[in-house]
Amino acid sequence: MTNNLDLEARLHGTAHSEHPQELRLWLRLLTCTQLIEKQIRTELRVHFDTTLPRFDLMAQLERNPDGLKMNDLSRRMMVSGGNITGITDQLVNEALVERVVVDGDRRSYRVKLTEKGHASFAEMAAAHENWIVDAFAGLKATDLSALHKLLGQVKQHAMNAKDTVKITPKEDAL
Amino acid sequence: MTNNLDLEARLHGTAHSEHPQELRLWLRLLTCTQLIEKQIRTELRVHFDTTLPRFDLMAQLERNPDGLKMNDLSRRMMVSGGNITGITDQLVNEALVERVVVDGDRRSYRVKLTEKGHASFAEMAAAHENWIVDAFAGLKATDLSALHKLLGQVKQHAMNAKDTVKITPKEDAL
DNA sequence: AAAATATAGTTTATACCTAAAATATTCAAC
DNA sequence: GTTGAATATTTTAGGTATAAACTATATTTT
Repeated sequence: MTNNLDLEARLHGTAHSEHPQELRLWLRLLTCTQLIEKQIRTELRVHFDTTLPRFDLMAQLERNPDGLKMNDLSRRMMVSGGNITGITDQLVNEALVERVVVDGDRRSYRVKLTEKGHASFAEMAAAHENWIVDAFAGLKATDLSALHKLLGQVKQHAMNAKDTVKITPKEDAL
Repeated sequence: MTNNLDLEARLHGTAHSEHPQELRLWLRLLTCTQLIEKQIRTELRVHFDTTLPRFDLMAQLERNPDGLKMNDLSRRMMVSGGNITGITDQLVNEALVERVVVDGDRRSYRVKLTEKGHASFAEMAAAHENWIVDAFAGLKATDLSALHKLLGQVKQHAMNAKDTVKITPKEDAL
């Protein structure tokens, strides 16, 4: 059943060629994320008949009881606005969230959890937390915080790069 | 331009409630991966008019000059077989890869890079390596290897869990 | 206040991805 | 050697994601 193949096999070139440490690290990072993410998606589907983006959207709303505008959701979830429209439509149809008009601006509104959505999310969040704890059960507490700190550096660098890349000429990136 | 919102805002409940370290770590891991992945997708689109899955498939073939069966590609790329069919079809249409019959089994064949595909990939791989090196430029060499090692533990645990979860009754996961 | 511009959200076209069903071939057992 | 199970791939139906075009409302400029 087990196969030991994964994305780290993506290292290109011959077996002997040199690949920078960064590339090997990146593939491992990607593998870890995908393994855990697949697991969570499966659990959400099996136990709650829902999906990760739907869970994520509800999680954002749980955290912001006054609701969030579509744009806020898009930025926080790091996905496109069109995508948020589709997910919100689904959740509205199931009465888990609602669109609330905000006076003073007829273009926008706030998306909020309904009572039903709030209750539904509470159930899922508890299970979700357990799945995540399980996913990292292979690490000691000190390793968890070391990893958290190192990823903080990666994140900081990536967030900075994100905002400067737009003005980089094509050639420079190569 | 910069906004400091990201998936870590997904931590649910009130600002004061307790969230396990694992949950905070997971959201940070996901944020890092998504930031870098988005960056790479954009670069691939802008500079080479291609996508990450197409690049990944070609990378697997580059590493295996004799070609790979659809099933191999599916396992290594950790995506479904149907997905591989679609990506392969595209690349075949563009003459970047070819399906080669393997005698002895008329069900399957080997997918191989064409000359054109090989040349195309070489260009992309060089640029890709640079983008990845840039993505981790925020870390010292010692941090890179520490991170690599810690993620190795995460990966190991996740790979083990992956193979045992199928026989876990629903209730146990909750 | 009219024109130009910016902002909020949706729609469209297209690619990605999955699970499950379908097709075709091979292998194993009798 | 035919039945039955296993393997390899494709097809199907539907959710997820993007970029770009579009609609509608708000703001700024003149």
